[in-house]
Amino acid sequence: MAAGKIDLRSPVPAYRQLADILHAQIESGQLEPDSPVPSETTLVQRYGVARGTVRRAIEVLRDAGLVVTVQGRGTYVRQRS
Amino acid sequence: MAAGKIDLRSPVPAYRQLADILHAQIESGQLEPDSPVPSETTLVQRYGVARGTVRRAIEVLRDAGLVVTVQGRGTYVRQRS
DNA sequence: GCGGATTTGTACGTATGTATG
DNA sequence: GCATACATACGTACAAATCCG
Repeated sequence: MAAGKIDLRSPVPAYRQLADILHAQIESGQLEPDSPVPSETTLVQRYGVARGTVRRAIEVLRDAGLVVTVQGRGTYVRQRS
Repeated sequence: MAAGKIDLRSPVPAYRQLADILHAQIESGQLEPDSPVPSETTLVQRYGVARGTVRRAIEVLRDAGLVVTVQGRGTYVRQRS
């Protein structure tokens, strides 16, 4: 899985790689329902990508219905249906 | 409607205003099905906003199923169902 | 098939605004 | 008021796909 590292030279876009990583963490329960996803700033530092890239990744998860974002608060893992 | 102008001081985001403008043009038939939406560069010049803003606006239309985008080709108005 | 022009895709960085706590 | 976190908007650079001569 190479979980945790992002390769900018990969044909898979960085935001996709990050979305996959977070997706896997949600699936595995490492990120629990109702708990917050790390803040954008934290993810920027942790994965060494720009904030825009982090936002794109989270957007993917949001579109997939996996997380919910609230301005000023954070992004949270959605309850499983 | 003030169709055609974008006000950066409005509480309505610029990308939303542009999406609404293009949406209206599609609805009115000014932009016909299967015909191309003006290129990002053209929209940048025409409305005086950044390319990122133009892309955000088109993304809204794409998510709404109003247009289809192909890399290297352009964005096209979808056939009405 | 090649090369250039055009157009969309990705990624970076920066600044400022808005909402929450 | 202040700190934190997300939202919007700008600009820049380069990659990838398409088109056309």
